[in-house]
Amino acid sequence: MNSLGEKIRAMRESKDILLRQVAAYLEIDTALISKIERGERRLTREQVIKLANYYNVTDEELLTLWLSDKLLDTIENEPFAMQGLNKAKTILKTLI
Amino acid sequence: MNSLGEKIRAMRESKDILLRQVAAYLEIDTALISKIERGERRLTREQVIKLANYYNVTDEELLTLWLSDKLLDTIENEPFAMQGLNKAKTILKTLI
DNA sequence: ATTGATTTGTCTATTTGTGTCAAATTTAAT
DNA sequence: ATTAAATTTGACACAAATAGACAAATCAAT
Repeated sequence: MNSLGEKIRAMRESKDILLRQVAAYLEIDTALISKIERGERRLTREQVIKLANYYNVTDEELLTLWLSDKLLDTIENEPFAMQGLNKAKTILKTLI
Repeated sequence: MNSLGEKIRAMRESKDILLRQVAAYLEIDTALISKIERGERRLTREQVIKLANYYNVTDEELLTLWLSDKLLDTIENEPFAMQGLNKAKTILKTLI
């Protein structure tokens, strides 16, 4: 699962920005941002926030996708994925 | 968050089993199962399944707690935890 | 006080994650 | 068709996280 990669690729292409330029902004190798957009690698939390600024969207939007990707990663191929998600949600509610 | 640790401790104590015995069954050090029950360490997926058999409960029950603990771990201290959970759930539904 | 059970702290090995670099491939312009 | 830039791929390096062992300390019940 790779919602965030697709999102940042779409935003980059809609603004006609090169991978090279995003890479420079994040101070990482171009190869790495390429892999990230295609879901082969993941952004760090700090990079997500930098990209939200770069593309003028809220932290919330990108961090939510980023978290969701991580969660889906954790439960992928798990037979009780939905049960786990529901239990986590129930417990989270009690913590707020 | 440590639902599974609490659960397996409760089951062990209700049956008057020693940490030493559970450790032997799982073929790990007693110190490790002690840490696991107190939430300092995590079980592997295989160990969860072995324990479900050991305590005569379903895989589903323990794997759900195990997954939920992992998910809560991922989102702890995240401001958009609930949003991430909801998005993951929505996407998961589309995958089924 | 002694013994058995549990916990705590430290250390090690393995795995996973983040990154680079060079080479290969794709895309676009001439 | 040729070339040049952009992107992708694969191999490697380093760092951080994880699973585990072991020894010593603490706790509980005689």
